[in-house]
Amino acid sequence: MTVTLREVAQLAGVSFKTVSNVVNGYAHVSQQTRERVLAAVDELGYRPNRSARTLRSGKTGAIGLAVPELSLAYFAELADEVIKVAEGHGWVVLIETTRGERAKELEALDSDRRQMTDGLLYSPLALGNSDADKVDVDYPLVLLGERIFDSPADHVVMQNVEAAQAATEFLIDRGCRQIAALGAHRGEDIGSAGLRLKGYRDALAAHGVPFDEALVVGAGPWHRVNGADGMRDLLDRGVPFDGVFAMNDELGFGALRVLGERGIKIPDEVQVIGFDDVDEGRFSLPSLTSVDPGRRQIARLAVEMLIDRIERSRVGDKVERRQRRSDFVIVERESTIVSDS
Amino acid sequence: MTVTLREVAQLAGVSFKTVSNVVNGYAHVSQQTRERVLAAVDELGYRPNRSARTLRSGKTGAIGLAVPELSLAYFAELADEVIKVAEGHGWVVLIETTRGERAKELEALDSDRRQMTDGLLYSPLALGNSDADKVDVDYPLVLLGERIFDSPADHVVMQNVEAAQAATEFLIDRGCRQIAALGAHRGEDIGSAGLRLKGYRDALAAHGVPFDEALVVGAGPWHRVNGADGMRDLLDRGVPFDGVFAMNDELGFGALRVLGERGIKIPDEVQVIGFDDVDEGRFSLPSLTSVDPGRRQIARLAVEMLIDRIERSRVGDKVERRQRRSDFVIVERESTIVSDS
DNA sequence: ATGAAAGCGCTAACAC
DNA sequence: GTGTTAGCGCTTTCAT
Repeated sequence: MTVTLREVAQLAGVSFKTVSNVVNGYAHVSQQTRERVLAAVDELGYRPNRSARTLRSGKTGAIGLAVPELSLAYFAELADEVIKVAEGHGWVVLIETTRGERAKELEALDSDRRQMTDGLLYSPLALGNSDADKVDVDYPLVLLGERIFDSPADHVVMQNVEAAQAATEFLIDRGCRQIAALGAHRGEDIGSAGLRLKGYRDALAAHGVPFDEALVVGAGPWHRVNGADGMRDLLDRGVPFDGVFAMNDELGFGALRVLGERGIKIPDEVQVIGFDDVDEGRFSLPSLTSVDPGRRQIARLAVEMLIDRIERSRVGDKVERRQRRSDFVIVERESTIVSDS
Repeated sequence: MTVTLREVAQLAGVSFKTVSNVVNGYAHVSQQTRERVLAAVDELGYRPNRSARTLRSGKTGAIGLAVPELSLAYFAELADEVIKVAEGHGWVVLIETTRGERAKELEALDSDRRQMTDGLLYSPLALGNSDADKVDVDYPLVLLGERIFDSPADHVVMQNVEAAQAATEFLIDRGCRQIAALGAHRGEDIGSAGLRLKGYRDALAAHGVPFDEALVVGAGPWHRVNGADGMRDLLDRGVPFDGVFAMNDELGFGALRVLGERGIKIPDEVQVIGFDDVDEGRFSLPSLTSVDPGRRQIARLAVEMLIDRIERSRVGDKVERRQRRSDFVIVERESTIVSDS
């Protein structure tokens, strides 16, 4: 049932090594032989066996992508993008989900699956600074977007602090003075929540707007439901505010929902800005102003960096740690466009 | 660097086959030997080599999941669910995206990746009835949810027709008489669009509501943007309507958006129901009534059916084609709850 | 330009 | 209970 090199060789009347050469595009094969072999390959429907290849060569032709979960639109859209880019380079992508759990994130670094891939695109959510050394693995790995580790791993960073600062300034420029920060994680330093909160504070400081702890709203995982709960909490506490910086869009959608329920006019009474620029934001009511952290660029840079790292590691190149940063841009929509009146 | 069975055997002072027996949980190994081997495994940090195992045994321990794209929330949520269930059974999931393109869907059936999996969960969008025979592959395959092929493949079906009929009746019960059907694909028969349109028509017929071609709104891929465009088109055509059956939630969100833009009150002037019950629908403004086609059940049934099929195929069991259907339920939300006045 | 030999790490079949 | 033998299908090395 499975056709092997040997059978092709027999049909073509050459040694099975010659068939291997042809299949692998080895240069020094006569035109005539090549054609004969190719004809035999075709006739028998020969397909190289991946396991055998991998066993012998140590190459899998696949890269892993470890993200928290696909239900978060940002990661789903990132995954689609990564798959497209990798496919364009002839690589297969294996997606793994870590559910934002530290244990699963650590396991991804050292699981059986690593044998199925030549390298890993790694987007942890729960790891702390004390885990930085764990990311120093002995296979090609590129850290994605979110976090800053002081580790020797390659890294494609998004400008969390700067983009969050820009988002907050965006609201300040439009007249907001009491801006809620939605999605904080207490005690977090290197994660997105910590970095984006820093950007928020930097913006306030730069514009002489006093920081008010009461406006910092915690939220667990950045899902809509937690954005809604956080917003309800803030409203129930009676803290006045005129702007919301949601640390991601999903939180923002939850907030829009609750503000709508309470009859609070957006953007007239409260302006809202999100982060990620997922597709949903173009269609929500109101549509959501958001920071696009450069998702497509991140996907492209990361895949290319990883492939490069893999190929260099094969020829024994030692490459220094590399960092690339993506460009962000604010996409303005209805949630911050105040009509003149 | 890589530790092999042989090295473990050497350290433990046994033959490498005994190590293999221990590692694979073979029963007839003396307690003492087992412990010695396990200690050696631990000391050397031995990990079985997947490629070698696969090459030798023909088993990969992985199943494939082929879906159109992860940016569609339904498939992202389905993928998360499939991963969870499979993981619980000790299986790895390889996700592949086919982008709703016929060529890519066909390729998934016969790609190199099939060598990396023992079976496939297959959710095609673009295949037509004439492709039914192509799904008759020689490896374990389970068709997912959407479509009905007259093929010998296992199938977990969602009740497209019945659920669409129920959704439409839901609107009729609430007084709608001019119900738009959003998302039709002309000339499609076995796809979701065709089936859900049939359910829509069945409902109208059952209740003596005349079918009006003008209320059937085509839309390409079922994304928000196409729902919005379709709704705009309908409004611009000046066709009066008091209800919208969106063939999936994303189309529904696009419709909500446009209805909102035009100042049309939901649900008072127009009621809207969607299909899929994705998380977003709980937070949209208004929240979206939707049919939950049983996504979690589909994931569970499909994974279990596939694993069963794989295991039976190994012992040479011939199993008849099997079909399981998921249960649907309508989740009522604001888009159809008309306040008494 | 082509071929022969070796062996990647493992499991299956069958001895002992 | 444990060990021996064979070989999965391929790439690598080295010879011709």
